[in-house]
Amino acid sequence: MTAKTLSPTLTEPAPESSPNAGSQASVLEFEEGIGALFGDLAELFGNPRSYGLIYGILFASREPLPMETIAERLGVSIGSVSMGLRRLEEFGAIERERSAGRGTAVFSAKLEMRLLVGGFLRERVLPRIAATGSQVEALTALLPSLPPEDRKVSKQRLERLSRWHSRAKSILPFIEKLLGGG
Amino acid sequence: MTAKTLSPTLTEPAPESSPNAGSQASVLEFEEGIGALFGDLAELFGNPRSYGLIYGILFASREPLPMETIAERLGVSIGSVSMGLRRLEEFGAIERERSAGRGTAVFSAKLEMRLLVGGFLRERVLPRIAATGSQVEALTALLPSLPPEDRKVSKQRLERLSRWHSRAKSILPFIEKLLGGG
DNA sequence: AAATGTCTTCATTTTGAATTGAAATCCCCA
DNA sequence: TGGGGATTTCAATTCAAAATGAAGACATTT
Repeated sequence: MTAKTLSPTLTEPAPESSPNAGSQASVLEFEEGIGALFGDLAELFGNPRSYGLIYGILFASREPLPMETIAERLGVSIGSVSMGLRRLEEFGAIERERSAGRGTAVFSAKLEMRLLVGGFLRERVLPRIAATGSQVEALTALLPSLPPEDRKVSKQRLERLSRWHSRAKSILPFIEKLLGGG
Repeated sequence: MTAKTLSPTLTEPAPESSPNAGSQASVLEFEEGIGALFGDLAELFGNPRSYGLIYGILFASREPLPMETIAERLGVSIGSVSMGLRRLEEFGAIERERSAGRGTAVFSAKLEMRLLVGGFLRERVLPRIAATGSQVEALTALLPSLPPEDRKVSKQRLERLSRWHSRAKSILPFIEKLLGGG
C-alpha cells in the first residue's frame, strides 16, 4: 500500500482555484474507473493488468502526467510504472514528452484505439503466429517417422492447422482495421 | 512428476501389432508438439496453458481418449484434467462420450477452429465486453460531479470509449466468422 | 441396493508472473 | 565536466492463479 519514492511531493497538479462544485476526488474516481476498465481489458488478453491501469489513467487524464504521479495514483512502485510505460510506448499507445524546462518526462495516452489494438497485435500476436508457423513445420518434418496407421490422420490434422494458420495471419490486418476505427 | 491415481493401468491404447517402422514414441512426440502449440496459443489469450495442452492432445489423437490417459500424457493430475475438460466442453471445443459398455467416458476434439474461437469469444470476451458497457455507464453517471474544467474533456473521452465499445460488440460475430472458417 | 470404480469439487499447496526496492545508469543543468 | 535528481534494470520477493490430492458425489454393474 505504499508508493513513496523519490521526492515526496510534486504530485498534485497544482490546487488551482478550485472554482465551485465538483470535487477533486471525483476526478480521481473517474481516472480510477477508466483505469479499471482498461485493466480488465488488458487482463482479458493476457497482458499484465498494470499496463491497462496505466494506460487508463493516462487516457482519463486531462493533461500529461509524470511517472511519479501515475505511481502514486495507482499505488504501485515507480519501477513497475517505468516498465509499464516502456511497454506501452513500444505498443505505440502512449507518448513520452521529455518536457520543456523540467527534467521530468511526462506521458500522455494516444487516444486512438487503433494504436493500442495494433500494438498488441504487432508485439504479442504476430510473434506468436510466427512461432506457430515454425511449430507446424517442425511437426510436419515429424510425419515420416510416425507409424503408418497414424500418418494419414496426423497429416490431415496438420493440414487443417496449417490452413488455419495462414488464414489467421492474413486476416490480422483486417481485424486491426475493424477494431481500430471509430 | 507423478500422475498416478485410480487404476494403475488401462492407459496404453492397446499395443496392437506394431507392424513395421514408425515408433510409438513419435506419436507421443507429435501429440506433445501439437499440445505445446495450442498451449502457447491459449496462454497468449489469457487462458490457462493446460487447457490448450489438453485440447492439443485431443486434436492430435487419432482416437478419443479417456481422462486418465490425458493426465498421464501431460503429467498432470486428473483433477486438473477434469477441470480443463469441463471448461473446454463449455467452450464447445471438445466432445464427451460416455461410451458404450465401458463406464469410462472418452473425449475427442471438435476439429473446427470456429468452435474453439467461438467458445473463447462467447465465454470470455462477451462477458467482459458486457462488463465494459456497465463500467462506461457508471462513469457517465459520474460526469456531473466532476469539476467544470474537467467535464468536457472527460465527456469526450467517455464518448470515444463508448463508440469503441459499441463497435467492438457489433464486430465480434464478424471476427468469429473470419477466424473460424478454413 | 450394495459394491466397485469413475469423476468432481474444493481446501491447500505450488508455481510462475508481476512487483518491489535498491544499485547502476542516464540525463539535464550549472 | 560534475552534481543531483530522474529513470532503468534486475535479483529477490510477493502474490494470485493454477495444480494437487483427497474426500465426497455420482454411475454402473451385479
